[in-house]
Amino acid sequence: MLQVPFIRENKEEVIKRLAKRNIDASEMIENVISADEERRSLQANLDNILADSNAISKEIGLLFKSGQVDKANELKAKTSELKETSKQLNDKLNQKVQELNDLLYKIPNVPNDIVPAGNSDTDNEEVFREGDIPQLSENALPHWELAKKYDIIDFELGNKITGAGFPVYKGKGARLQRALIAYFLDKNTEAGYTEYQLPHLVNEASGFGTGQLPDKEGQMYHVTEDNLYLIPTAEVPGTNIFRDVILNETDLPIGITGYTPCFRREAGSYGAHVRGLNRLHQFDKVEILRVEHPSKSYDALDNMVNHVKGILQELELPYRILRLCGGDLGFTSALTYDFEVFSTAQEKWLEISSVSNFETFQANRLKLRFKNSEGKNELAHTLNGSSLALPRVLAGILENNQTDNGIMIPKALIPYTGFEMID
RNA sequence: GGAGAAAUGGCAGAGUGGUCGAAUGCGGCAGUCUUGAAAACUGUUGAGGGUCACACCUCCGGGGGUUCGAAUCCCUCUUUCUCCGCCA
Repeated sequence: MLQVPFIRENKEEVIKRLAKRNIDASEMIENVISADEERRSLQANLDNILADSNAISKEIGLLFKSGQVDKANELKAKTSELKETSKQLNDKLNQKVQELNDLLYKIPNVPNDIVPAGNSDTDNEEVFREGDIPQLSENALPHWELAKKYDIIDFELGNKITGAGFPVYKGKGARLQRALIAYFLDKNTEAGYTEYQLPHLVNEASGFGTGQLPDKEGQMYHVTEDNLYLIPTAEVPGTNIFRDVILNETDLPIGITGYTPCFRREAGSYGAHVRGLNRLHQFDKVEILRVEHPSKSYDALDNMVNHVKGILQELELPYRILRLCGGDLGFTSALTYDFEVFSTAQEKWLEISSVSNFETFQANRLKLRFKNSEGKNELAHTLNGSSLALPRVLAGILENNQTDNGIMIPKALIPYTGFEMID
């Protein structure tokens, strides 16, 4: 959520930058500013009335103490009118605050200067590419065929137990999943991130804090009986660690990592996009997450990008990095880099990581602040990224490393899998 | 799931209707002293709104109510603790 004073003071700039998302925000921004003005004026009126009635109450107390009961009763009569007005004003104020918030919830984060303008993923800007795309033999298979051939992932069994998008991993497939999780967590903790195990269900306040609620409610599985949501990413429980927290400046930066399953309804997805491991309702992901001083957050973003690069280099996967254009940028993000691994048998790029700086957008909702050097409370910056999402990494390994004799496990993973080949 | 107790500032812990945003202790910060540190002493120290700055307003787990006036009384929800039951 953007801060109202920021909007007020940078009106033109905000509109200009939101235009990169193909949004004409001018009307919304005007509405925010005027709603806020009305809010402040209502608040001032109410405060004055409350001040009066506080003063009278105090006087009544004193009169009672000195035994002047008649005078006290006289004053009592005076307060009923004040009470009535203050009640009305209070209702109006609440309404106005709600109106203002509803407006603010609809405004996405302001893209960073270097975000390219654009409508869709075709306008994303490739900023880096590395790794050789292997020459596969003619009878190379896509990963879902490989999964069947080597009996390591059973999609039909998942259909039976739950439904589409809930695959069952077995044998070396299950072990490879576990190996990847352990490997990612080790790489992340080596880089200074503290490992966490987080809840897989979150309450409404948490969903709100990271921006999934109120708007993206349909993307999460909702346990209505207890009003809890299955997490779509570890970002939600992880970032909400810091909800309503005031840190010391010396606590920064903070880096945490955690493995969680992720649950996504993916309403509206269909066809080839959901083939095999490409898009699932339940998948595993290891996430990294940082809380940063505003002056350091973009260095931290670069640092996270380099960290993910290092992992992909070790896994020997061909990948590229995209700077997302305004149209493809997530609602809460100011700047996002997507990592895509090349799926050779499918001949397409698969997103395996998304690294973002949210600046104060989440912190504002979370009330995540730190006490700065002047002793003032200031919103911190939050960032997060996948390090990494498992299914598509697995797809990449299976497809790119297939040989006539089986699938080669990347060297870095062998200590974790305990085997060198799936055959 | 049943019975009972509780929820106050970073922490501990007073406060049961009026001047309480809240005693006191610890912790934090600043200063004095010291070569430096510790100790001691002095001061300071919650959050939000509002204002150029003050004033002023709101907040004692959440929500609602009683009252001229609520941290204090009532209702309700949530959470924690103790006992019982069940259980990985």
